[in-house]
Amino acid sequence: MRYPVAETAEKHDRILEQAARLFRDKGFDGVSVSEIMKTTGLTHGPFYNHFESKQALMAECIAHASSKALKTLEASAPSDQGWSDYAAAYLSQAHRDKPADGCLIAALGSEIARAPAVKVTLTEHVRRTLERMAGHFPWGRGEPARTKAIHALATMVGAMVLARGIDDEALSNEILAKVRSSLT
Amino acid sequence: MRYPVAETAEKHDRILEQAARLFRDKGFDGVSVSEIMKTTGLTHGPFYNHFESKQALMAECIAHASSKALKTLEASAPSDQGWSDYAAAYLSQAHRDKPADGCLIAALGSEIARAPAVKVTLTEHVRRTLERMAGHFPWGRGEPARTKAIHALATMVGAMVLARGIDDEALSNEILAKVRSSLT
DNA sequence: TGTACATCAGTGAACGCGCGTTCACTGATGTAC
DNA sequence: TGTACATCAGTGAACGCGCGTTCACTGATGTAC
Repeated sequence: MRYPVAETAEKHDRILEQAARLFRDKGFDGVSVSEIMKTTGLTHGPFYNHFESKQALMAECIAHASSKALKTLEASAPSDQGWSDYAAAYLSQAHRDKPADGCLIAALGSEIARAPAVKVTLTEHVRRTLERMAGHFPWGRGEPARTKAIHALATMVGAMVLARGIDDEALSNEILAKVRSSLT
Repeated sequence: MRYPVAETAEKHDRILEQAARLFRDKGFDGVSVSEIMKTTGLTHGPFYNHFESKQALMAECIAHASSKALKTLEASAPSDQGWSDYAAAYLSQAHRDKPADGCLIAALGSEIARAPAVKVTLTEHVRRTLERMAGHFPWGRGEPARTKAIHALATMVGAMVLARGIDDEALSNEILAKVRSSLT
């Protein structure tokens, strides 16, 4: 049957939102199209009214989550304290234990490298993140801000990947804590 | 038919070796049991003579590749130059473009976090890598060696994940180069 | 304003496919005598 | 040393399953008159 036009765009967004959460939680291959549609309260059929393929959804998801992540970055104070808070939140146990709401790169990094359609979108995300980081926070003396921002982003992503890949709470916490202290 | 006893252990190792390469190249979900067995010249049936399940192979693979990686680390000179060489090789374009022979954590990081059986093995790998790094290289003054080793490992892993997830050769190279210069 | 009808996002059964895993069977090797 | 037979890593067909994707059909909404 026909449905109110206004709802269509809203449903599209709801699919994107849920998919972005599920993908970060279980990986691209760990979530089926049916599962995504079920969380939005629909059957799997109309998925293809909204997206060309699962790959296309993956790419659009990254773009969607990317703009949310950049807003969070910009919302933090452009000060030494703002940077400390931002890095501390990223390197928190809360972030480690809740990938669904967290960093795209840490949650999907090694899988994105194998999905060509998604790489394009992630590239833009990384480019924008680095520009914002370098321009937003005060990086002090020494190397240029961009170099420091690249180093900091790499360290945060790597620390989160390590902390999540480890079965030992103490070692995982130690990694987060020591990287936090090195960075801030 | 019955086969020479001596060949059995050798075949087991060949499966491990090939699987470790394929997994790093295509991810755990990207490689089938059949494909692994085919590269060792066998059909998929006898896989279950060697391993209890695909998950069990994944875990044993990590252990196998881990001990090879630790040997490489120990083979580098325990000096400032040795550390520079080690980090430079890790952060090279060659490593980025050949995941099959490279770092386990960078290649499989975000997938390992979702495979409980594999997490146990990776935890041991990370623990040993950190001990070897902290003890093997001279870390100079300031923070204790272990903190510096953790920071360095996180940065290297994160830089490789970023460099591999990016579609733009120039940006990818920039990340590798700037992190290399920050670390060495 | 009221009626007739085209639209199109939804439903849910069905498709082919490749996956991990199982199993009856094979036959050269290793062992017992 | 020669013979008889148990062993067991291999083969390859088959299993059930869930996946991504397709499609004939539905029926309230929006539109034309």
